[in-house]
Amino acid sequence: MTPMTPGAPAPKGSAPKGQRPARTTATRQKLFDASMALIGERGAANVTVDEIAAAAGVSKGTVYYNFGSKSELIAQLLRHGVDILKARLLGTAEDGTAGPKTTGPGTTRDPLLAMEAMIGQAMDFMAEYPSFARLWVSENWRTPSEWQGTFTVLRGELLAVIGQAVESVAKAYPVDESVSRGSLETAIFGACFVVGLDRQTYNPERTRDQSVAAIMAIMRGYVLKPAAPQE
Amino acid sequence: MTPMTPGAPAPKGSAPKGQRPARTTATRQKLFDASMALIGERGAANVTVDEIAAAAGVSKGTVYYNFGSKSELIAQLLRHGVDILKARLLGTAEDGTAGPKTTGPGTTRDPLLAMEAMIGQAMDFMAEYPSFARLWVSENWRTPSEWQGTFTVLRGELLAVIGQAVESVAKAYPVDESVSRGSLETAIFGACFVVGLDRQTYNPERTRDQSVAAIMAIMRGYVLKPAAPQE
DNA sequence: CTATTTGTACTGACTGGTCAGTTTAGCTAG
DNA sequence: CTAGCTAAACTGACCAGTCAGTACAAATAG
Repeated sequence: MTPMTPGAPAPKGSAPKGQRPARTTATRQKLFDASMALIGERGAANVTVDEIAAAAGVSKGTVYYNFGSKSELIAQLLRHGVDILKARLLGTAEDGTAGPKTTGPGTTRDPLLAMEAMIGQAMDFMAEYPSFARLWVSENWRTPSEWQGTFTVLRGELLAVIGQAVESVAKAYPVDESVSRGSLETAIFGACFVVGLDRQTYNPERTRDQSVAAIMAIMRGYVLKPAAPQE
Repeated sequence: MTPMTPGAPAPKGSAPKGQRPARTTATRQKLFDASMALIGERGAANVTVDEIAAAAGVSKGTVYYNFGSKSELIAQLLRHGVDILKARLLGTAEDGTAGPKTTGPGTTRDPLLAMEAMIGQAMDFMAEYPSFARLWVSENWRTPSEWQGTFTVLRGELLAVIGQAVESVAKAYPVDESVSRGSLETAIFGACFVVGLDRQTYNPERTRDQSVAAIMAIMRGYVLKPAAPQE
């Protein structure tokens, strides 16, 4: 479901004309789904290519035909997941809501509400693709990693989206300038992953909104006078 | 350095009389140091027991003599690290400061300052033992993991320490009761790891205090009227 | 004070299994 | 027709765990 296939249509020698990957797209999606589930559960190093192929219902050769190596499969899996996450985050940025708690028809565009909607989207993503979140936290921060470059790029893309939202807040409200913008974005970024994963793993009884509220505390602490918190 | 050896003095059949683990303690410490470094860098699954033994300057058999299995070595490594971290966090809780930014001789015991000191200690720990932090985020959240039980226990111990500090703040200040205590603790806990690791991996130019300030934004957002933020 | 025993800590070669990646010949959907 | 895929066997490196044996210190015996 939700086929996306980012930027690499042809596996090896690319056909110069238009894209004809009719079967290929389906095969890749199946491989993404299967490897996402397995790798998220047991870790990249503890899952074999044979298992992934079996779970996807294709043969081992197909994996190597499409991706060339286990390492490359995982790299593209990371890109794939980030594309989905980015699309969701940006989707909310367009109208500031997209959540179930719309404040009203005319009250959109408030940066703090947009921020809240975005974090809500992040929580939903973590709930829907917990395996991706686990893969991310497992392999990000590994210093000489095979996916070092991949992570640097993808992390930058995601932080840019968050940075945009923080920027909007900083323009609309007086904020605590003594807090470094970068550290703040990192804290929010990390908190989304960790709170989302913790909810999934240790505290399934926690609601989505509780998690969002906890992360939003960061923003309320960043903004100087939060205009009397709905008391 | 800093020998600790938590709770298991004798490996198999314990000598009933006095403890003579003179060599053993040193060996275990060497194995902890070596495996911490290697596993933190490349991940538990990508490090071999032979490598660990070689790095520690002992033979492979010694690893199995002392720990019985690779899995058990890692479990004890996790306990070891958490003991160190807990000791640091609790050390600050006793007098509320212990950081380089003591406010004065009589002004200690303010819960928010204590919180800040504690987060500072956490940042120092992440900087000193980045490999432990990496191991933690890599293997925590793995659903059917070999160390599931270990993580549940250790996570509980650490969250209890944070919970204590949050509790003190909630007693001394008016706080936003709509934010669930558990989610808040989780967010702080996670933010410490992630911000500390990100600093180590991607942003070494960020200072310790910037990181602390970003995480403290959570607390300032949790407290309702932060008494006019030093403007 | 010597000799023997005992138990602990450690050694390192070896085993049996696992797994990434390759190869090849053939099938099938578009 | 051919790009995409299958099925199965194979290679070669790699690695967790084992085990028979060594080193040495303290206890016990002669």
